[in-house]
Amino acid sequence: MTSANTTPTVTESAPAVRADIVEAATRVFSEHGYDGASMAQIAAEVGMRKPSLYHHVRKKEDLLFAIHGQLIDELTLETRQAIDAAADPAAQLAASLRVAMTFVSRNRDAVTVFLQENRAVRGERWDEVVGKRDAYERMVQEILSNGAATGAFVNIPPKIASKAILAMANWGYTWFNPDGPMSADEVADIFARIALTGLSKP
Amino acid sequence: MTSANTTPTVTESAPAVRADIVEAATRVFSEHGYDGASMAQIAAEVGMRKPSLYHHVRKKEDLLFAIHGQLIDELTLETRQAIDAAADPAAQLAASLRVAMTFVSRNRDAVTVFLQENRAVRGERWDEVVGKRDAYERMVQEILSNGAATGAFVNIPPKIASKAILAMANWGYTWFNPDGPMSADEVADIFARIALTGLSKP
DNA sequence: CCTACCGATCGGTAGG
DNA sequence: CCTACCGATCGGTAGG
Repeated sequence: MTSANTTPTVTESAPAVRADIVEAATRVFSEHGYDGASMAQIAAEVGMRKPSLYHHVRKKEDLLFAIHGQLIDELTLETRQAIDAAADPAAQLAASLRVAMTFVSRNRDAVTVFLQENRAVRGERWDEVVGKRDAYERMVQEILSNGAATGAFVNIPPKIASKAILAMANWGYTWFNPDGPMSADEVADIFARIALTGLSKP
Repeated sequence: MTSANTTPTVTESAPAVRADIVEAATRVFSEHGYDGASMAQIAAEVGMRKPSLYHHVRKKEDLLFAIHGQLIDELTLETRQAIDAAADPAAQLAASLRVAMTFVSRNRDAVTVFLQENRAVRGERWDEVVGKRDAYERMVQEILSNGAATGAFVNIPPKIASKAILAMANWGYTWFNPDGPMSADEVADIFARIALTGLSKP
C-alpha cells in the first residue's frame, strides 16, 4: 500500500514468508500438538487465511518436516564446533551439554515439537532426518568411547551412557524456564559435574 | 442373543470391561497420540462400536485421566517401598532408578501416554494428578537433600539434581527395549553408577 | 450393545 | 501473463 518497491528483485519476500510460516507452525504445534493444530491457526499467526497457506506449503506434514530438519542441522553444527574446540573428552562432554541446554533454552517450542511430535516421522522422506538424529547421538557416543580409550573415563557402554547424557539435556524441554533463577549454562555445568564426578562425596 | 444369563448379579462384568477399555486406550493413545486416536479404534480393540463405548466412559478425556491416575499411583507406591527398604541415600537413589526403569519396561505404553500426552492435563480435575507427580519428584529430591545432610552427597541443588536423575529414567520410554540385550535393572544400575560416581576415572 | 445420525471442524482444493 | 490471496466448498471424520 506504500510506494512501490522499484528494486529489480524478482521473488521479493517469498523466502521470508516461508520462514515466518515455519516459525508460526513451530509455536502452534508446540502448544496444541501436531494433530491438535489446524492449518487455519497457523495461517492466522502469519496474517493470512488457510487457503493462502497452501500457496507456500503443499501439506501440513511439510511444516513438521521443516521444523525437524532445521533443528537437527543447527544442533549438530553447534555441537560439532563445541566438541572440536574442546581439549579433552571431559571438556567435550561439558561443552556438548552447554550447547544442548542453551539450545533447549533458546528454541523451546522447536525442541518440544522435535522431541514430542515424532509419530508422523515415518516413511522415505524422513530417513534423512532420522539419520541425522542418529549421527548426533553418535557424536556423544564417540566422546565417551574416546574418553574410555584415553583412560579419562571408566568403562561404561557408550550407547547406554550417551542415553543418560542426552536424557539430562533433552528432558529440559519439560521443565527449564529461561526466565527462571538459573541460566542454561549453569544448569548444564551442574549436569556435567554429575555426569563426570557424580553425586557421592569422594 | 444366546440363552439369558439367570444369575442375580446386577452389573455383571462391568468393572472388567472398564479395565479392558482403559488398557485398549493405553495402547491406542500410545501408538497414535491422544488427538490422533479415535474412540472407534479403542472400541474396536475391545470388540464393540464407538457408541457402545460411551456406556462405560463419559468422555475421551476420562480414559486419559484413568491412565495418568493409575500410573502415578502405582509408581509412587513402588518407589516409596523401595526407598523405605534401602539403607542409605546412595542405595535409595539406586533403588529408585531400578523401580523407575523396570516400571518403564513393564508399562511402556502407559508411560508413553503419561509423559507425552499431558497437553490435555489441565483444569480442576487434573490438580490431583499434578499434585501426585510433584509428590513423586519430591521423594527423589529428599533422597538428595538427605544425602547432602549426612555428608554422603556433594552439595548440589536437589531440585536440579533430581531433574537429572528423573531424566535418565523417564527418557527410557523413547529407547528402552525390554527384548534388547540389557535388562531394565542392568540399565538402572549403570545409571545409578553414573549418578553416584560419574564417568571420570578417580 | 446396535444403527442411524447430529453439529463442528478437519486438511486440502476448486474457480476466480 | 504473474503473484498473492479470497470466499466457498470438497470428501471424511471427530466427539457425542
